[in-house]
Amino acid sequence: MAHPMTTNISRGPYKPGRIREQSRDLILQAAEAEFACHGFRGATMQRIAESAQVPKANIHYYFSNKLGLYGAVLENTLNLWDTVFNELSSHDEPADVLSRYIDAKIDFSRTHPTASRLFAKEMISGAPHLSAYLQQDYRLWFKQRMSIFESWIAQGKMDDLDPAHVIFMIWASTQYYADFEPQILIATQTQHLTEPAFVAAADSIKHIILKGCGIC
Amino acid sequence: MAHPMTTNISRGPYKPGRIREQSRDLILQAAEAEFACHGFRGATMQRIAESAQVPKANIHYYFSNKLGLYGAVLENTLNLWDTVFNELSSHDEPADVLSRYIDAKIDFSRTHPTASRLFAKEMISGAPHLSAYLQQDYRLWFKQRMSIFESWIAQGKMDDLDPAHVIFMIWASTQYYADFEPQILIATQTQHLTEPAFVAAADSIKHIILKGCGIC
DNA sequence: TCAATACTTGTCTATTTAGTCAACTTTTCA
DNA sequence: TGAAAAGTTGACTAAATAGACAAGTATTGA
Repeated sequence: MAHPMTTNISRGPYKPGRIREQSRDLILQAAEAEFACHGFRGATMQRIAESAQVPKANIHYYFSNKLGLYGAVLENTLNLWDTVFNELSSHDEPADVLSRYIDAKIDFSRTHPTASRLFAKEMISGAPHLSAYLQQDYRLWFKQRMSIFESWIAQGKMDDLDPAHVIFMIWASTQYYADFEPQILIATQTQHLTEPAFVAAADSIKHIILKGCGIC
Repeated sequence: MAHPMTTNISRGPYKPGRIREQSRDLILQAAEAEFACHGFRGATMQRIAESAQVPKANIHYYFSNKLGLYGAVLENTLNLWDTVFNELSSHDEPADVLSRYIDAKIDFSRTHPTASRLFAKEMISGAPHLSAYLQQDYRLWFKQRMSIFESWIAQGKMDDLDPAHVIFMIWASTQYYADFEPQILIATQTQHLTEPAFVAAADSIKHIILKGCGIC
């Protein structure tokens, strides 16, 4: 009732400010972890607020609602994904291209496990919030890689396999080390996955994929 | 207040009844789908009730609470898992054993996708409700398979690879076709995965795994 | 047939949840 | 320095949620 909005004497506007970005990032990070662990429905704004150590109302200052926050988290993660994988694609030998790609994917699983889990949860739920992205950038990317594989096959550089299944196999194998970490930890009787363990995983995957596809 | 529990003249007991099993199964099936799609926290008793077309109170007659229902669903799925995969294990040639195993896994992904997704969700969430199982049966199974691979390597029947990574790769590749169905559908521009598609996937995986491991 | 038991369900409650709001503090810049 | 804008937050509300309960109905076997 006593909000100082009566006088209109403009003394000077305001600059965008970088507090905004700081707080937003803090909330986004906490939200990513919560959504990755419990999914969209299972996550609660209260838990995200506690995890980010801000009052719940502050989240609503930066994000319209729960769906808006989730969308921002997904967008954030998609950008990260693009940044990491766009550099890969060349006219080099199949062995080099696939080796680098597998290394990059395993490294992504190691350095960004929650991002990987977030996508996995979305996919398992039927990808209700990713359809737009999947129909655009993703399909383009997929078609391009498919044609690369097909040219390799035509040149006799690899076995005559359906490229789609090869790509799925690489994705599945590399993401497994982020998404199914608990299963791996119990199977290997270790407390946490170390960097050498990821390197060993990448080496095994590269060995099997390259040899298995007849690339040598 | 007027519940007929006053007179104690026993005229005859009651037989277990098979209505129990019918209703329980109906609820368990609806619950499996709901938990697989939205996780433990994200699933609601109301939605499960609507999906099973029974009043919510009926669920509480058969299951103590939400956690009890979830536990029953997990137990149900674990039994199914055991039934399907326990037959596999022999002293045959590696190529036969692995081929049959990959076929069985892909077939499980095709015929029981929700079971696969339920486990995937649990794993991604950190497997908070599966620790007991994972520590017992699962670890035993894993150790046994590991030693089989090791004997093959010792006999020069396959390349010198860490068996753990080979097993992970088989699991990842085969479960992918159940867990990440939306991604596959969009990539391959199809409406739903047909049985021939699963067979083709199994063939590709068998080709790459067997050749990649030096089993021929 | 009938009483004991199994099963069903509408209604209620306490708690949790997403989201609002107005009062408040901090930051900016002229 | 001070006023305007940006940012913060405790208290509130309406809806959804898990679960309890009592009053029913259906099924069984003697």
